[in-house]
Amino acid sequence: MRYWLVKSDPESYGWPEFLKEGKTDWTGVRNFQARNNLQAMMYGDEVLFYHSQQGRDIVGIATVTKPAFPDPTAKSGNWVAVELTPLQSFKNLVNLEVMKQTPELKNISLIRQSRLSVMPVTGEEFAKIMELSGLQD
DNA sequence: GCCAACGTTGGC
DNA sequence: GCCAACGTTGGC
Repeated sequence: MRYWLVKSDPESYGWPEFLKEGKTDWTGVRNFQARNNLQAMMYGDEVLFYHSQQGRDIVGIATVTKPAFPDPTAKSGNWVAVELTPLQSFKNLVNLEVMKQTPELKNISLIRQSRLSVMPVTGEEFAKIMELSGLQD
C-alpha cells in the first residue's frame, strides 16, 4: 500500500463537505506530475487530505475506492480522476508550520514542492503525521 | 494583498 | 528549440 497527499482549498471543497458526501471523484487535476500521481494510486491506498490557503492543515485521511479513470470534466487531453472515500478525521489537525518544524518531515513534498496538488508521501512521513494527529493509526 | 515558484504559451 | 511574458497556485 502506498500513501499520498491531496490538497484542496476548503473554500472550493473542504473536508466537511467530503464527509457529508461520503465519497467524491477527485477531478480537475490539470498538471502532469499530479496526473501521474493520481494514475499511480491503487485501491486501498491512503490519502492525506490537506486544506491549502485556509488553515494549512492536514485534516484527515481518505482511501482510494476507485483507481484512475478518465476525468469526466476534461474536455480534451489525457486526464484522470480517482474516487476517494473518507477514512478518518484527525483528532488534532496537523499544521504546515508544525510539519516544517518536524525534522522527520523536512523532505516532504508538501514543503519541497508547494504548488503540487497530488503527491506521494513516504511510509515514514505518513507514520509521523499520524503520530502528530493524535491517532495511532 | 504581495510575491515566489513554476507551468504554459507564443514569438522568433 | 529557446526564452520572455504571462497566468496560477499557495505561503506569508
